[in-house]
Amino acid sequence: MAHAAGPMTMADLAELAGVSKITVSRALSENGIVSAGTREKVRALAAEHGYKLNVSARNLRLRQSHTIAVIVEMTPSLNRPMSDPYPLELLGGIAQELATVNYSVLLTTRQGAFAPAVRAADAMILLGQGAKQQAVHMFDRLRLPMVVWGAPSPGDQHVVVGSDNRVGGVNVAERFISLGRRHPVFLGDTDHPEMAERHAGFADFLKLRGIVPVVVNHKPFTAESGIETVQFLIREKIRFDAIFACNDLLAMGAIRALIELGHRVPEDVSVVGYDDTPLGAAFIPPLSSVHQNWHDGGILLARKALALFRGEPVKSETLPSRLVLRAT
Amino acid sequence: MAHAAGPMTMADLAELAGVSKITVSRALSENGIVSAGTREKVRALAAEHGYKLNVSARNLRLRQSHTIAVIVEMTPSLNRPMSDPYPLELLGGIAQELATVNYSVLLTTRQGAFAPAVRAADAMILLGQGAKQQAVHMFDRLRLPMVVWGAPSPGDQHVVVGSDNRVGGVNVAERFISLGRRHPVFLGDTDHPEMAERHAGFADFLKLRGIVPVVVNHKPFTAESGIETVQFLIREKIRFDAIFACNDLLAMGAIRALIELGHRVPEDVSVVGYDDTPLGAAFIPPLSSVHQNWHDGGILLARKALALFRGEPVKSETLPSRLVLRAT
DNA sequence: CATCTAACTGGTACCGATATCAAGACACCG
DNA sequence: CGGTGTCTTGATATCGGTACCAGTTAGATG
Repeated sequence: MAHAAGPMTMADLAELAGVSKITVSRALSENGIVSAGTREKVRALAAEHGYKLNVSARNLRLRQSHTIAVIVEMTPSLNRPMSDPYPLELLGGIAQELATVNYSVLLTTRQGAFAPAVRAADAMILLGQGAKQQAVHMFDRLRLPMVVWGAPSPGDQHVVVGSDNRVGGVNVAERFISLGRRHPVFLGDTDHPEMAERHAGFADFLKLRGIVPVVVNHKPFTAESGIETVQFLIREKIRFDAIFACNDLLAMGAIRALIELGHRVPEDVSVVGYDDTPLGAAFIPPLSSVHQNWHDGGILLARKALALFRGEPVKSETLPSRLVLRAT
Repeated sequence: MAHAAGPMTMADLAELAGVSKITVSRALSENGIVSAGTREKVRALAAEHGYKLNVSARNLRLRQSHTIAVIVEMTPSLNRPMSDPYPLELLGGIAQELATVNYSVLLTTRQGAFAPAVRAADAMILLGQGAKQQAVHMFDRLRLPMVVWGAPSPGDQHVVVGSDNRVGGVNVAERFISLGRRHPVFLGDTDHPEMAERHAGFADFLKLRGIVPVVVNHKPFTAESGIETVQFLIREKIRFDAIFACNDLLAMGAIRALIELGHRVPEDVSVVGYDDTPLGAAFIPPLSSVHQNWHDGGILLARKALALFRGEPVKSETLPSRLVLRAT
């Protein structure tokens, strides 16, 4: 290059190719109208000299960021232990989908969500709506198109993508009924929208058989809570022969407590978890659990975020989930 | 504003405040030299009208992106099951640290790492170096300052942050010796840099007692592999009384197989895992495991990436890890 | 051969911020 | 009262792309 100050620009490349920089721009862009010859020449030169497009300049000119902000809670908290695999799988789907359309993923926490870079995003994706949706409304003032992972509810202003928690609950209820269980327990937190759906499906199906499940709302969603719940049920002499736990950790804790207190799983008590974690599968006994397809969920989140930004009509959507039967 | 086309710019704000736009820039920036009066006036006006800085324009002018790219493998693979909690905790530390200095986290997969936005980053962080470091060298041609999570090795061109895998291995060896074990097994993959370190610490300490551990290299790092390993050891009539597994999943699989084959844990065989996952703690019996502090690791990764970008001298660093004793 | 159409290319102006340099205002000094 | 220094502000150019509109060329058509 003639003036090798800093990295190569389109102007440098244009000079090398003997064309104007707008022609370079067109040659490098996907849908620019240039003759095949110039396009190849410019592209070859660009590759040879390691030309990098200046993203800031393009975004400034185009008045868009080509970025989707993803807000995740990454600090371990009482309600969401770090072991949760779902954010990472969702992120994987999101990143994969956005990469194919040359979009970037800007990752941030709830605290960092008001930084200038986030405000400049084309849209945002919120992973985990949290109880009672306070979290969701926090971000309303960002004035960005928003897609949320979780369970939809009637008054939602935003688009929601999630797996079918209701059917998940129904499936577990069916399973318990088919095993002849008459005294099921629901273990989770009905304030949490997704778990509320699971409970609704579970309770509705049982109601058809004239059964009303015992509901134990217990946070955090850890093994300890599972243990304490079983201890509580037995101490209070509450009769039960099946437990539907809202995640695998709760389920494993419950099983552990049952076995230590001399009960057999699944002979005396059936237990089903949620999320189908590899660790549940490795548990003794191997845990039955409801599987969610997070990767596809991520893809869907990304597509809907883009569609919202483009002003296309977008509806909330629910992905199928399925009960994976193992020993319990 | 006089000309309300699109979002408000510094020029609009300047007009409102009756000053020039450069004065607005200075009033809004942290270290701009402006009189206290103008600063407050401009800031109040900016807040009132919801002014957003145009990040692209600033980055273009400043010739930097204020962005750190983080490359993570998010697709579940044979070698790294999705249940791994570490990427998310590391990300949490990174995001938290970068947010405090107004930097953004650009998340990408290995496949998406050559997108323009990534190339424009000020530095990059690679989570998980993978076996034999092919992965690391893939990214050399991005010509970005790079910090890698993993284990350092002599010829490294890049900065490495990781926990002290060697001491982790030593701690497990000490534990086995103190329990009187004489026939320990190492289960993992010595091609993997971090696991190689664990093995080195483990084997070195045992050597002082004249013991050479059996090494079983078995991928993927899942419960199934743990099961198969135990079946293999017993089938081949290899004598063993302790297993050091390189993650909790392997350890749990091994324990499961041992119990099913009629062995007692920990009476007949001691087992220690790695990563100290909540699920290991919830396992029956509760699993002993080596704990790593990922959150602090993330903070350190971020700081070193920034320091590299600024041209400051940066050295690789190792964080302490510790053995958490439970039932096994 | 003149005219027309289509395909390609370029000059210029911008996107919205900040660095540079210079100038105005004011206080203080001898 | 002129000179010197400090503090604050502004005019202008610039970062590296792309849109707009005009201009050029080649091939097709009457």
